[in-house]
Amino acid sequence: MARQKEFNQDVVLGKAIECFWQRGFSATSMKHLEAATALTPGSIYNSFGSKDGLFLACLDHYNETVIGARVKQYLLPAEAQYLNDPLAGIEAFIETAFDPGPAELCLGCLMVNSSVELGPHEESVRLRSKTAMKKVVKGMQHALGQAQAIGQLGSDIDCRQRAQSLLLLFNGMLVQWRGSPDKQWLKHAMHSVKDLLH
Amino acid sequence: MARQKEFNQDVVLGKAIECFWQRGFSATSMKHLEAATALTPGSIYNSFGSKDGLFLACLDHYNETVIGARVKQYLLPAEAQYLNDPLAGIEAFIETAFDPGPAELCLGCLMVNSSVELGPHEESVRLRSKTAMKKVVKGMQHALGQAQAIGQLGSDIDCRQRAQSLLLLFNGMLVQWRGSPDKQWLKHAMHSVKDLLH
DNA sequence: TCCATTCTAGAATGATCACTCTAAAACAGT
DNA sequence: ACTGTTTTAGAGTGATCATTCTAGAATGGA
Repeated sequence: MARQKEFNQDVVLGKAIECFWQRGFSATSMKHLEAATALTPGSIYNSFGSKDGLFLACLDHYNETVIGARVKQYLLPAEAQYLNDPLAGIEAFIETAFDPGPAELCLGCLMVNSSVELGPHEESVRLRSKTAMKKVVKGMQHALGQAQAIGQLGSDIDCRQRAQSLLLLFNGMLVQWRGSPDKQWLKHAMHSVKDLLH
Repeated sequence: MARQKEFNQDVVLGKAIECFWQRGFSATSMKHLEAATALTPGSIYNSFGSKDGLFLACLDHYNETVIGARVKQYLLPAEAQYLNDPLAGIEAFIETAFDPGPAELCLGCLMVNSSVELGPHEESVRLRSKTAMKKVVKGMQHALGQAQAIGQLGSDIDCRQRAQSLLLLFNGMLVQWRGSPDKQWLKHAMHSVKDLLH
């Protein structure tokens, strides 16, 4: 019983995510967001309330569509090739995070970046970050468990502890990558990962 | 042959570092910096040229006084207790980075934070970050070598590779800490570190 | 076709941004 | 004390910030 929106919310969130991912929250202006989403201020504020509101919506969307999807694809595969090789799934989960996206920039992970930028001051960001990290650890823990079940990994290993180590290493890699991307360095880092996978 | 400055540059840099460390570069305004340093705009611009200039000076100062000092103290000890226990030195280097500072905030590492915030767009930051990381890796590599020399660490271990793994893990911890500080989690993380120390 | 409601366009808002300017104050050398 | 130079204080600059406002356009129900 009223006018309907002219834009698709998921598409808009995707575009906004690109913005925040590249420049971070503070350095991204409403002008940037208006240009990227092709929306006018009125529409943005009508839908998301504020820049903060849009940002949090982006984090939630990112958490579902990027992190959640990747965890499912690589760590909790239903039928894919990684069912018979869970360790390869973990490796792929990590390695593909460094594939160059559509842009050539080295972006790392939006959740990690936001957590570093705003964590100490924004409970809302901390909460979402914690949720995301927990999801990844659980996924890795599951994959490690599967690896143990098929004899790919020693049964003496504490999967939870090992999964947490992997997450820390992964986050370290994402940070380093954003600071100074280097293909050869990435290879060395993947060796560090492999060291944790047996 | 002219008026002399009324402030001590190192003290001012220390105060400015505190600012940037807490809020990051973009979210720190000149007003914040003026208040923290007790300097007027004229003095700041006269000495550092711009906000960017002051920031880079902060990174350099941080690199020397914080990172450099810690590397020397824990990883390249001349006479301290860590000479006879290099692995304990590495552990201490990492663990003390999470001690609560004067403020109660969880700040992580200014170099890592800045690298995440500005890395993709600022060559100058990337350069300084790379220098700092290299310094830490070298320090860890040296400590690992010492550990091998006194039989504390297996001689089959590649010290350079292991040092890089440690740095990645350490950076991951710093990031996680800024996102959601948790003493118990820190204990678990230190276990991950210890796993890499034998 | 009207009405109530919601959405869109885009100008306008005050606040804050990094930065500059002006004049006075503090030095060093003569 | 005089002079030339640099530093300070602090008001002032235009630009940009996030946000709001206003008017009109699009919708669904009566």
